[in-house]
This record gives sequence, structure tokens and C-alpha cells, in this order.
Amino acid sequence: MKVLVVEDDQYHARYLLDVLADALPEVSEIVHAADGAAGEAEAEAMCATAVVMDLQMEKRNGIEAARAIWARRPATRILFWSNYSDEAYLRGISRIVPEDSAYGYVLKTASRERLKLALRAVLVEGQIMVDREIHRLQRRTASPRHALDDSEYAVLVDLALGLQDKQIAIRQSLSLRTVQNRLLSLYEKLGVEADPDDPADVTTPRNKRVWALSRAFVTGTLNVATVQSAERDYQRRGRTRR
Amino acid sequence: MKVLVVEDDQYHARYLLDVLADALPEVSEIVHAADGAAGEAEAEAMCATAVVMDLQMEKRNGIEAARAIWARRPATRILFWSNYSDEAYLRGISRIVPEDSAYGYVLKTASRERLKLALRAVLVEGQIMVDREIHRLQRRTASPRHALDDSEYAVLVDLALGLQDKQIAIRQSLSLRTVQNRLLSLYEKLGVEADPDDPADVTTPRNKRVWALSRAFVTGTLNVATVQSAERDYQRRGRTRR
DNA sequence: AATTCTGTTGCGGGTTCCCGCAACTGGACT
DNA sequence: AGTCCAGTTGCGGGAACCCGCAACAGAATT
Repeated sequence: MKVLVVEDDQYHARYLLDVLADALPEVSEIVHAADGAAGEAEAEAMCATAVVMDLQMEKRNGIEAARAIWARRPATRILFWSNYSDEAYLRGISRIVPEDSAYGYVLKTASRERLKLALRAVLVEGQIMVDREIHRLQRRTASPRHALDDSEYAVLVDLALGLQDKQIAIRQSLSLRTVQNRLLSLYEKLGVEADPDDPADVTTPRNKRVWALSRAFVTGTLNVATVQSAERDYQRRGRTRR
Repeated sequence: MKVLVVEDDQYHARYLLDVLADALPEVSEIVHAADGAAGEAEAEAMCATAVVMDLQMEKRNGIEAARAIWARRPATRILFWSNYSDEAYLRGISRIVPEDSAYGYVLKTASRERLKLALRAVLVEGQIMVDREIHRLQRRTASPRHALDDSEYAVLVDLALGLQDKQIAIRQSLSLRTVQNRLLSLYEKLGVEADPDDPADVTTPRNKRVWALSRAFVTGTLNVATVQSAERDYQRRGRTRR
């Protein structure tokens, strides 16, 4: 069995290689790639069936790399290993994971034992394994209170690009007023609303649009990697076409 | 000599303690704190004269912790050790470093040798030492092209809070129109401007306000920690007073 | 079939935003 | 003094934004 490790932090990579050798004696070959692009190329070159993938990397983040790998070989087993229990990352992953393929998500704060367990469960046994911490986040995301449904999320991303309501409406094939309704529920769910007890908030209310974006970043609903991807996507799709 | 290490990533902390013991044999006591708040308390308790500080930590970030420590003991020598060459962090640091106190900034990507060198230079010799990578950023920040002048930065932070022009004007003691001028230069420096070749950008231009905020996050001019601090500050100052 | 609910859409108005134009200030250089 | 220049401020208008109100459709419930 051949395992590919994609991780740009040298200390984490060393630790990971160590645990990997320890936990999975049946591994015949371990390759280490130091960024997403290299990981993609290496996965193709070595025909990796199992990958351990960091999410936050300089050149090309783990989600984009995983999507590319899965596009070629949907059966590849990928264990994501990350610092952050970031909603934006989670949303990104659940969006790209193919049907019937094994994957996992372990936080870097997990113990060595739990990491070993996850490595075996996902890479060898082909199970799905998600860190309990993450799973809690997934619950919360699915709960009605602060949940962002997919269409709301799409509007949020367009908002982050700075698009105005009309353009969002066109891109999402909705009417202007509907987009504005989505924005209203976004504001509510992100906790963007004037405090009735604060006179300043009432007389000159805050700009909800930027406030919402700000809160989306702070709460981890949105992150920089997501926005960058969206921007690239917009440059390609939104402008050359149409 | 007593050294305090404030670092919440266990692997990095272990590595750091190892290098520290190796590089500085004259150290009599090494204490490790796992987050900013604990670091602050520990610095006070052990009368630390030298600190190695991570920037990005869960509970309380390194900048706030450093400010608290320096407020009590301005002579404390602090070496910041961080993953990111983030403009927002750099700006935060240069804002709080006292006159005549030693500090340093080393990236986690630096070699073991360079880290040892920095440890000795800052903690023992009391020099100022900034990673070349960071220094380049500082240059760029100081260069006229993309530089954000302090007052512009203040306006950017207020914008991130969602304040409208009028309120920013009040907080900064400026006229409305001047704030708008600051915003104009912000837009320019953050690269927020319609592309004349793109018909979509011309007919329905993007919302500059949110676009600028978005770019500020992507370029690292602003980060989540900064916005959170600003929000706390606003809740306290902007509303109870006035 | 009647009804409630949820999501979508149009309309209209009050507000903020973006920014061109013009005037004024204070400092720097000739 | 004269002149230039960068920074600040007022004015005004067109566009976008926020959102209450109301109508309508389809799905679910009774």
C-alpha cells in the first residue's frame, strides 16, 4: 500500500510520517509532498490509493488538491488533518467528497492514539471517520438556528466578491427581491442586527453588508481560501462567459 | 535566566523547548504556557524576563498577551514565533512594542539554526531581530504604493465593524467627506477598482465597501483577531461612553 | 376542498453610498 | 511674495441598499 502525505509544515510532516510508520506497518511506500500542487502531481505519478492531506497550505489548499485527486480517482482514500474546525473548510469538503469514497477529518489537537486509529480506519479499512469536534460543528450547521442553507451560502460568497444584488440575482437565477430576502436571513443568522438598547445602533445603524461579511470571517463561516477560490472562479466564469 | 514559552500547538512547543535547551544552556528555568491568558498569568507569577510567544492562539492571541506583559514589565524581551507573515500582526506588534525593549519576529519556516540565533540575539543579548521575510513586508508596508497610512488603517478597522461613514467621522474626529476620501484611497491601495475592459464591471460595478473588506482579509492587511479586538473595543468604548 | 405555511416576487420609499466639482487651508520650494 | 501641492471640507446627485407591505404559487396538513 502506498501512502501520500501532503503537508507543508515540516514539524507536523515529520510527526505524521513517524506515526504513519508506527501505525501502519503494511505500508510499502510513503511519499511526502510539501504543497497542494505537488501533492496533486505526486498522487498521479505514484498512483496513491491513500492520502493524508493538510488543509491550510500556502500554494494550493487541501480542498482544491483533494478535488483534483478525486476527479481522477474517486476511490482514493483521503484523511484530512487540520488545525481548524472551520465551517468553511467543512462545507468545502462535504461539497466535493464523491459517493462511496472513504475519507476522514482529524484535528491536529487529537492524541497520537486517535490519529493512529483514524489512519487505520480510513486508509486501510476504508471507513468514514470524522472527529467528534468537527461532527459537533456539522450538527450545529445542520441545526435550524444558525444554519446557512446552501443557497444562502452561495449568496454570501457572491456578497464577499462585492457583487451587487442585481448581479447576484443573475448569477443565482433569482429575482432581485429574493436575493434581498436571502441577505436578510443571512444577517439574522450571522447575528447582524442593531441592538435596540444601544442608541448609537438605532440612530445610525451599521452597514449590514460589511458587518455580515466581517462576522462571516470571524465565525469561520467564510475563510480566505474560500474567497480566493470564488474570486478565481468569478474571473473565469462570470466575465468571459455571459 | 527564566524563559517562558507561550505556544498552544503541542508539536511546535516540544520542538521549541528542545531548541531552547540546546541553544541557551544558561537558562535556569523554562515554563510552558498553552495559551495567551495562561502565558500572561505565568509571566507575572514567575517574573519572566524572556518570552517566546506564538501569535495565533485559541483563547487569547499573542499580541494581546504581549501587550499585557509589556504593560507590567516593559523590559521583558519577547520573541514572536509565528506561521504567518501577516501584515495585520506586524502592524499590531509595531504598535505595542515599548521604547527600548528587545523583541524579535521569527517565522516557523525558519531553520533550526536561525531560530537558535534569534533566541540568543533577542533573549540573551537583548537585540532587535526581525526575520528577513517579515522585514520585506515592512518595507512594502512603508512603500508608498500599497502602504496603508495609520489613519487609513483606522478607517479600515471601523469599516470592518460595519460602521457607516458618519460614525467613522465622529470616532476619528474628521468630516464626513474626509472619511470618504480615506475610503477612496483605501479602495485604490487594496486593488479595488472596476476593470475598464470588463463590461460587467462597468455597467454594474461591484460594491466597493465589501470588496475592500474582502481584499483586506485576503491580503492579510486585516485578520480575524484584529477585528475581534476592535469589536470588543467598540462594545466598550463606543457605546458605554458617549 | 379548505387551509396553513414557506418561499418567491413586485412596488415604493427612506437612507446610505460613491464620487465629481469646487473651495479653502497650511506647508514647501523658487 | 508667489506658486505649487497635498490634505480637508461642503454640496449635490445618481445609484445601490434596506426593508415593510402585499400578492401569489406550490406543498403539506386537516
